[in-house]
Amino acid sequence: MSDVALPSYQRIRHVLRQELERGALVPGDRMPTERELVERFGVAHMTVRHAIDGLVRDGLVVRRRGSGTFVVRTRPMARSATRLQSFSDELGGAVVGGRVIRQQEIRPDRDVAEALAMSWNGRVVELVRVRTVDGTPASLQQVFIPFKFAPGLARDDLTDRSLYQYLAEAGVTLDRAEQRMFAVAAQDWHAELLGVPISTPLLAAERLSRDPENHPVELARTWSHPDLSVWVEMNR
Amino acid sequence: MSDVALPSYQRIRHVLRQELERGALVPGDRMPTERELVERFGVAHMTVRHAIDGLVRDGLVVRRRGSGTFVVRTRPMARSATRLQSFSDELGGAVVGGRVIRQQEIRPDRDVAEALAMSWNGRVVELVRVRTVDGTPASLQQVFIPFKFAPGLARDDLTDRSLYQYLAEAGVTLDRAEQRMFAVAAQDWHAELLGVPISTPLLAAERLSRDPENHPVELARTWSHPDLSVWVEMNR
DNA sequence: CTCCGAGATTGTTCTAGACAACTAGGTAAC
DNA sequence: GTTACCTAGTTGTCTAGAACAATCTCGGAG
Repeated sequence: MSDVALPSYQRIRHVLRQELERGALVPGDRMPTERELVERFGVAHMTVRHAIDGLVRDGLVVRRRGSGTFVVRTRPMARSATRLQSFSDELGGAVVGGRVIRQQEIRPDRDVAEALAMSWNGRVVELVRVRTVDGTPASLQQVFIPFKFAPGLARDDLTDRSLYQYLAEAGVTLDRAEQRMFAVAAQDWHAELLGVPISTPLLAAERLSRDPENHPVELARTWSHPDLSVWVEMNR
Repeated sequence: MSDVALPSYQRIRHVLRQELERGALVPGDRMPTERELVERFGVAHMTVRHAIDGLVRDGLVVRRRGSGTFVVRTRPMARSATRLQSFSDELGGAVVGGRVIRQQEIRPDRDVAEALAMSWNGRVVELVRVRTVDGTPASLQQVFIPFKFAPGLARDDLTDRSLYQYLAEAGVTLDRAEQRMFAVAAQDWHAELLGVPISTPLLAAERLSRDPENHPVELARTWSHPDLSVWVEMNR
């Protein structure tokens, strides 16, 4: 099986894509000229162009008339950010892990209660996690969820499941979120857990997610390691 | 003027798009066959296909091999998600102003040239602005645009027009952008222009905008005053 | 050092066909 | 009736060029 005789433009596109992923070319490099590829693959010019068209559409390369075709990126762009997930969930193939620092049921303080539109007598589950990328601390996350949305969250094991998976299993779906981003100086506990000096500038985010009925479900605060940047994708 | 002799595949695409918008065909209808269009426009098969490719990419029509090309929609789909504007352009009604600090044509340094996928010999226009909200400095913006996209930008007056308005008038449209956000400590010139102490944590963003052909058009770096936070809206 | 021009390089557009893959519908055999 | 096959029509792929336009390189003039 598997000898399905792909159209040659797809074959060529596949080969080129693999070479990019393998690292034979890095962003900024110039690809072979179209005429060179015509010779190498023994096809017509239009076929090579057709193959490259796909790489252009995926944003992997850019054509510059009179100059060449240049590598922009060697992997398709990670979407992230505008998607309703924690940032660190998808970091282009790197190994993402996490360690739960705190997991308890508490009374919310004033800010949290107001954000979650709940009373000060209510109960919330607080969850503090260190997210790691390839083993090193990447970001710190503090999540508040009203007790009623996740009764078991204060004790259940989260090492295997993601928080969103957990909520989904509990029948809670997130519909949209607003996020506020700003920069802060690292406090002592940030610094300790992220392994940076105190006062290091950190990228902070405060996100409030809501369910389809517009009820606030989750307040998440994130502090990101300065080496980690956050990508946001925007469309017209 | 305006007789710029578009490539014929673009001309054909434009005619077909207009016919769709005019309502000559409604969703579900079959378009004329490629051979019919070849006759009607007096061009080669591949040229017609090239024209239709664009309509397919925009989701206006779908091709069904052996059957025909069918209308899906007569107007381009609204993209939305996050808006493609500088964040500070929209700050909920506050009076947003700006002061141009630097406006000049320069050779790009290495980072800028790579991001814009252009040669190191090329020219870019650099634009540095202080954005003010109700009179006080709110953010600092440094924009790089390849000279060819905005030949007059190095000298034209920008106080009245927004940069995006200017680009639109020059025939340059932005299709999408990626933005990277991170935190940095304020350097001396940041501090001076924003009126904060040196080393204050600033929210920094680097945004690369592209035109519909995926060519990088604008590299924008923004540093935001710590009192100002940036809102991002997310949807599932 | 800058400016300009000639030539080389590279992507862009277009032609006129050919064959392949697929669809829809009709016809003949069962 | 049902199935199998055939056929005309449609899009999909590909060729072997050719001319064109934008850009880069490099050398020479100022």
